[in-house]
Amino acid sequence: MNNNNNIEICKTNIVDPDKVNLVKGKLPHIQDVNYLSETFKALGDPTRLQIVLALSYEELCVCDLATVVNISISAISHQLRILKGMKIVSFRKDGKMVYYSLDDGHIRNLLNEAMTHISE
Amino acid sequence: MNNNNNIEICKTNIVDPDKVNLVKGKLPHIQDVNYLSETFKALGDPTRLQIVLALSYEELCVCDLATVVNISISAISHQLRILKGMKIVSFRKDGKMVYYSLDDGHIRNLLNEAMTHISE
DNA sequence: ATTACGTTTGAATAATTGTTCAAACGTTGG
DNA sequence: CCAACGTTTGAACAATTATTCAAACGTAAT
Repeated sequence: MNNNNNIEICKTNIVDPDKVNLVKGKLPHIQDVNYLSETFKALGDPTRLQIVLALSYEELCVCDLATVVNISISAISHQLRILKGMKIVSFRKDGKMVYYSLDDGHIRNLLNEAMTHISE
Repeated sequence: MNNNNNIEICKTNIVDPDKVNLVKGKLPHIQDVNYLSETFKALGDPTRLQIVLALSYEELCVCDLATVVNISISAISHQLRILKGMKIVSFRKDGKMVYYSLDDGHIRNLLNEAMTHISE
């Protein structure tokens, strides 16, 4: 961290203070930035992204998910814990089975937006 | 990696093969998933997200960016390299100065979608 | 109760990551 | 040429990460 002012950082006044202050004022609060970046990070892993994409189509049990994503049950379960913690997925229990599904409509929108990003 | 089939993975046939095949068929190709998750990952760090958000408002030089994000010039430059590599930001040189800006309209859409996610 | 099975968990490991520091690069002006 | 300055780079470090393995948990059936 570094809370020097412009002059100290850049040692000159080439920095445009007006621009800087304008942009600084427009930036979301740091806790919002952190939350947002955590959401992106949750989707920023191929395994988790596949899980979330899969669940955007169908509710699936852990074992089915492992098959779809082609990774071990344990690995899936670990990643599901992260997604659960982020409230991106939710689950329901039915006997021994645990069925996961997409929890958050916003995530679905994000995914859609991202998919159009791909198809170009 | 794990290329066993359903039965071997789950040791039972509780897995619903129809569901699994349906979902597997709907999933994007793995290289698209990887590209997409890399994009999310690029935004999945507070420093980089602040950079990208800042640049979504204004073109900024490295030094201004460092001031806005409140982090060292070197750290900013390292992160800019990643964002450059992902073609998320672009730059123009003007003498000693290097001005960065948002390269990709899709990213702007993603950010907007994400911001609505926050404001609820 | 015992067994079987789907799932979760914790420890361990290798791999990746973000930041700092010092040094370099490229451009500008004397 | 030389010094100044904005920027980039590489090595080093601590911190975080995804996966594996073995063990446990919870439920259902015998």
